[in-house]
Formats: sequence, C-alpha cells, structure tokens
Amino acid sequence: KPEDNTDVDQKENKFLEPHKKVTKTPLKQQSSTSHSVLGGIRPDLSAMTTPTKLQEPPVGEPWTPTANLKMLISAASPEIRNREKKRELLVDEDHTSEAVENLQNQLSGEEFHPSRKEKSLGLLCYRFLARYPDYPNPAVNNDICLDEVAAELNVERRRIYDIVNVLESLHMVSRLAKNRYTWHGRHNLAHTLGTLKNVGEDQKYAEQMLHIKKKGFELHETYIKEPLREQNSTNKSEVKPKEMYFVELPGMEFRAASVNGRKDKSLRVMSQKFVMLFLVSKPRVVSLDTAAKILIGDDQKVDLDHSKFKTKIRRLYDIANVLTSLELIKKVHVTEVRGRKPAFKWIGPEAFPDVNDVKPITLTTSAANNTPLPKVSKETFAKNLFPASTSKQSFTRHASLNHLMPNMENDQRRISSAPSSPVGKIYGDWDKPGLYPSKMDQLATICKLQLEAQSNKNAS
DNA sequence: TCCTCCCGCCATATT
DNA sequence: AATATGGCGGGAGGA
Repeated sequence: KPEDNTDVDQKENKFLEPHKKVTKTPLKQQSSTSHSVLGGIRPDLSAMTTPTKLQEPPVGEPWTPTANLKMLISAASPEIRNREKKRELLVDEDHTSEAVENLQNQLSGEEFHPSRKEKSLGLLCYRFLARYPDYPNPAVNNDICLDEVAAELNVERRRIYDIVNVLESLHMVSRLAKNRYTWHGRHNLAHTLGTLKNVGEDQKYAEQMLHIKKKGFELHETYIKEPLREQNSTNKSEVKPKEMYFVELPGMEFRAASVNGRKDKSLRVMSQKFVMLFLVSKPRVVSLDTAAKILIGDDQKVDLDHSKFKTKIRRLYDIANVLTSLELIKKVHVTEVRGRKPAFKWIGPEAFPDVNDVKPITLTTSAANNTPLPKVSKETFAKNLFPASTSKQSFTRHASLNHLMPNMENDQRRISSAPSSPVGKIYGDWDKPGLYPSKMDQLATICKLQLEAQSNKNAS
C-alpha cells in the first residue's frame, strides 16, 4: 500500500496505531443501548466527525453488559472495593437476591455504575498511557489518532485533549496534524525536564515561591489592618512578571494548534510552569496554592479576583492528575501556618543531562544562526522565552526563525542508539518497592501489570 | 464541610 | 461554514 503521505487528506484516517489492540470478541456483544461510559466498542461507521453531544442517544443508563472486560478491569480499584463489599454481603447473610444480583452484575458488567472515581482524568490517563510503550521505537509508526483513542477509551474527545496537552508539555507527544499526534514516550523526558529546570531557574521561580510564602505569612500576622498602599516599600523582592510561552525542544517545534502561536494561555504552558516549580524547589514539594499564585502571574489580583485563583487551582488538579499518572509526582500535604494544604511531591527523575549550555533563547533574530555545536547544540534549549515587560519587541513575530527546526536526525540517532529496552531505567529510584500509599499508585501498579500481561499475551 | 474535579457549554482556532 | 481545540467554572460526588 503506497503510503503517499505528504499532507494527504486525512479524510480517511486509515492507518494503524502502534498498540496491537485487536478488537477482541465481546463476550456477548449486543444491547441496543450501546451507550456506555466506559466500555462498549462502538463500530462508529460515521468516522471522523466531531462527536457533538448528541452523538449517542441521551439514554445513558444501562451500561453495556458486554462491556469489554478489560476495560472493567482497567478500572479495577473501585471495582475491587465493590468486590469486597460484595463479599461482606454474602458472608453476612445467606444469598440475598440482591447480593447475588450484584455479584452477577459484577461479573457480567451489567449495570456497572461508573461512579466519579472511575471517570477521573487520572484513571483515564492510565488507560491512555497503557496503550503506548514508554520507549517506543522511533522508526515505527507511533501515530495517535485522537478520535480513535477517544472512542476506544470511551470518553469525550475533550478529555483526550486534556491529557495530550500535558503530555505535549513534556514532549512525550507532538502534534502531527489535525487530529494526529505522534507518541514519543519518555525518550525526551530527560531533556525536557532539564530544559524546564533551566527555564525555571531563569524565571527565578524559587525566589518567587519564597516570596509568595512569606507574603502569605505576614498577611496573617496581627497587623493586617493596613488600609492599602504599603506595597513594596520595603520589599526588595518583587515580582517578575516575566511572561513566557511554550518551551520547545529542538526536534519538535510547535505543530500548528495554537501552540506557540497565540497566547497559549493554559494547560501546555501551565503544565510546564508547574513542573518547573518542582524542579527548582528545595524539597521537591509545591502546594497547589503556591503554584496557582505564581502561575497566575503573581499579581496581587489573586486576592481581589478570587475566582481566577479558583480556576487556576482547578486546572492544576487536572494537570496534577496526569502528572501523577506519569508517576512524576504524587499527592501529599504540607502543613503551613494556615493548616493543611494540598500539595504534590516530585517523584520523577532527579538528574538530567546537565545541559546548561544553551540557555533558553529569547525569540529574537539571534536565534537564526543555528550552528550546532559539536556536541551540545542538539541539547535542549527553549525557544520563545522572553520577558514581557522588558522585552524588546523588535523581534518579528513568526519570522522564518520559527522554522529553524534543528535537524532532529542527530536527535533521532541518539535516541535510537539509546537503550531501547524499557529495562534500562536511566534514573533509578522511581519504583520504591512496597510503597504504595495512594490509591492512584495502586492503580498504576494494576494497570502496569495488566499492560505487561497483555503485551505478553498478544506479543505479535 | 471542604477537597476534588467531571462535564460539557461555548469561545477560538483551523480547515 | 464546518470542525477541531480547549478555556472555564457550575455544581456534584466523596472523604
């Protein structure tokens, strides 16, 4: 089949995705009301169109009995809990019809009640990640079709965007075309993190965090009656309204989709900033509170515009969920002068290829000369980082330099030569045996095991 | 109650 | 205009 890509019309998204998920035969495929929240493999003949809400009949009640079992298992955690519950019931008294029924439902998937937990972004993300290898072979087709993924995972496309956006912020995927992404897995993670750390230091995030913390502290001290203006009279540390855009990596520049283009306001950038916070902080712990304030642009607006703060927090939860699924962070709590506050702790890699060499380039003409240094150039460098206030807007917006895309050949080579085996964990110390405090961690384990099992099974 | 955060409306960006 | 993306925040589930 002559693959005539080159901006082919993706009218017919006929291509194969990496995951060898063969449409296994449903146990009992039927049930007119095929609408389902989790399972249900829908033929979906009307392929590539935005599944506007009324895609499926609004019925939504009975869960597809057939519901592929795997899906069910994927959502194990709560499931297991139910099982426990069931056991209780059974033991308690002799088979109540209800108990039996429940058990049956349990096994058949009949009337499975999704429950909020099972629909969480985090869980969805696990399912998403389970589809692709951590270290994919760059030479093979690693395309991701958002439509398909959404359909197979049985979620609205909107949710996929959430996941993909933060994955993109870590360069674990890159936009290929409309509705298309390429999976890179963790190959670029180290570089990305290294870069983000540099940028984070550049942004003085550590200082900002300190400042925020301090400010919050004195704010709650007795003398808070300060009418107004007392502002920064004595403060030697003031905010750095530096604004920045998406931090890119050599091999994968923005691919349309607003990235880098317009004021890419949220998720992508927000996610990168959030990660930076971890990478520059002493104990790798940041509270949502602090993160939100810094990400907001650190204006005192935070106080007056509390709603904005709230929204920020909400986004951070979303981001945190997928970062958690990636096992880069985990939820914790910090106890501060205001009581317990939700926070997250970095549990990802600590050491990255120390490449301070190429500092984040401010999108200026100077970046044009893209002379790869013998050995470091290919290293990470951020683009489009620039101070908003002090910037010399002399740069021409999307000048040609936007396409200075350094050859990723080198990159590729380096990557492919790297230990392709997942076994070669470069940064030891992420799986702490026996330490699975949170449910999410358990889920991660479950999914992981399941993935392994499956990949073994149909190792074609 | 407070912490989480799903859900999906609808503004924007791309085609 | 039709679609694809993705801000955004109401309000409900869960501890």
